[in-house]
Amino acid sequence: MVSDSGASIAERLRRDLGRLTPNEKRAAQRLLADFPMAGLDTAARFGEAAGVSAPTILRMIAKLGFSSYGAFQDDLKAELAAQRETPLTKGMKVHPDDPLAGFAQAAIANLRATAENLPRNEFAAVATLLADPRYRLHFLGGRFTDAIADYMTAHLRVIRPDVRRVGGQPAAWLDQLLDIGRRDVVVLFDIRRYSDDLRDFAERAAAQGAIIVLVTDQWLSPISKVARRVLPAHVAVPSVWDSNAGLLMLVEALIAAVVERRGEEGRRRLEALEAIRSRP
Amino acid sequence: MVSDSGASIAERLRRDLGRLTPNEKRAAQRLLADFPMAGLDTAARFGEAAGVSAPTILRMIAKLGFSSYGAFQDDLKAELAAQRETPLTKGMKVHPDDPLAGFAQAAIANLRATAENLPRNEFAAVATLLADPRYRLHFLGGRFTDAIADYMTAHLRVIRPDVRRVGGQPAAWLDQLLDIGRRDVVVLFDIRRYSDDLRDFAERAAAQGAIIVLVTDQWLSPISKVARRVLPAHVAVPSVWDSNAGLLMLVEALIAAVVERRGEEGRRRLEALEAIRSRP
DNA sequence: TGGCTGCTGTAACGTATATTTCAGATCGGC
DNA sequence: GCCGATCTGAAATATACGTTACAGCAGCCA
Repeated sequence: MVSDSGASIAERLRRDLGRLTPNEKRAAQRLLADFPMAGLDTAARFGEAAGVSAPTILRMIAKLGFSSYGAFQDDLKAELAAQRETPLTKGMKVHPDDPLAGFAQAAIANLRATAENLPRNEFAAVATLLADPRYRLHFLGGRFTDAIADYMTAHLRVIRPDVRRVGGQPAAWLDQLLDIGRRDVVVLFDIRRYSDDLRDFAERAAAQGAIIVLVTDQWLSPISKVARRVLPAHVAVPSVWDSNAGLLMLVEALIAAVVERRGEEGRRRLEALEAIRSRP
Repeated sequence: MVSDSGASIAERLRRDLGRLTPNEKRAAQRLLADFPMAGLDTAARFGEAAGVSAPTILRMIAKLGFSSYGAFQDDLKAELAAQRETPLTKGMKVHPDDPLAGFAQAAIANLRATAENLPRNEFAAVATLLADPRYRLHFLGGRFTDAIADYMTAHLRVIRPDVRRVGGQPAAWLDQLLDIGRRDVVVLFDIRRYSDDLRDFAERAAAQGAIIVLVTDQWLSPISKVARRVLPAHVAVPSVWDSNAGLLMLVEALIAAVVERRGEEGRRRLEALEAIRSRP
């Protein structure tokens, strides 16, 4: 039986994390990270996976209150068996003094709402558009969402050519407008406290014949008026600002869909890049 | 890897029950009865629980097609881990022609796993650290996670002073090391396909006395060796790359926690900034 | 009843593992 | 900048384990 009062091993790990030495902590984190597989291995393999030695594992286990590594594994197995019997439907408990759990729950609700409400054909159309090598792509975001634009640019550059980042000061954006026309797709990120600069840029680009793709929040940025495609994500969380986790998920799902559409050509490009990167 | 074609161990047990000798059958039934606890024990204890000897257990395992008892246990553990990882896969609908729904489901599982496994005091300690105006903060990420670093920098700059971005080429990072010492906190983002440049930077910064905060994936970047604080997020999704939605959620939750800790001072700072921005 | 076949546990073996010891390395404090 | 305390892994040790060989035993047929 457990030598501690009913606390699960994972809970004990988190609670006693402070008492542990640096390498012991590393081992504990490793165990928490892929719970409980690591703990079922031998101490040596567990240590190797965590990047520490077997004795460090044993010291960590001892500090948690187990009399031996075997006793620890017995408890771990018992806990697993107990969990298996109960239906897994139990949701996450929300503790009033656990801000992380609350935040996570809100973010999860956002992700779910985003995925449920997003028009499938719109999503598919955008993916097809971004996978089409005949178009040049341009990415730009707002005050905080510009980081998301960065993220998407970095990924798409890997799987296709003609991916460009609109950067610098808003005044400098207009310079890049010169080359934008019918063969260009402009992907814009604009969420609440919508940016006037972005709107201006979008309107000018649209006037020149570019295809505007807008990624925005559920209340829709005014840019949606000039956008050919609109992808709304849910962003509300209990915080001063909104959460862009749903937005990021949407972007990542898009990237995956583009990879899918690029097919063999995309894979070859990936492999070529790997070859370049692996050369010293 | 399983030596049989995808069949679960329990399925194999039931299928081959006929081929087994009486005592072997008893052992197999015992294993099915309290699956998988019995199989995780030693062969001797397993045998004792089933009322047979250890060699009988081994013969039974061999007849199931496993090369050794150890191989059997490894498969058992892998099966367990796989079931644990996605507790909802069996209950939820699989979306064959809706990639977005599948992606969202995986991302949600990541967010939940991230929130559940993250040590609370580690989270709190990092939030307190980032809210402490006596420290200077430096942010840096890897190939794709640098965008997350950008995102966090942009937010924290609003709510506190002395927030810096480590930018440019890896060689240029080292210049910024000159000013880094005991009063500096270096926040690094490093996920799979870990960056050697980042690791080098982290080691040097740590050697100079800086506090390293690492945000990484569940397999822990090697930087965790020199990091004072480690925050692991789950990142696996059905895509060529990992998903950083959990990572972003973690960052956003951190930001919210820092805002909380900054309290009145932070609010005043926010209002001052609003005043500046609203002036035309 | 005798001999054959297949099943099963005991006992011995070698290996792998947990555990302990100890010396080098590292960090923090005066 | 030196010294003490603490942490950590390599090596040694003891223990436990999986594995194998072998003999007893039961069931079965002639």
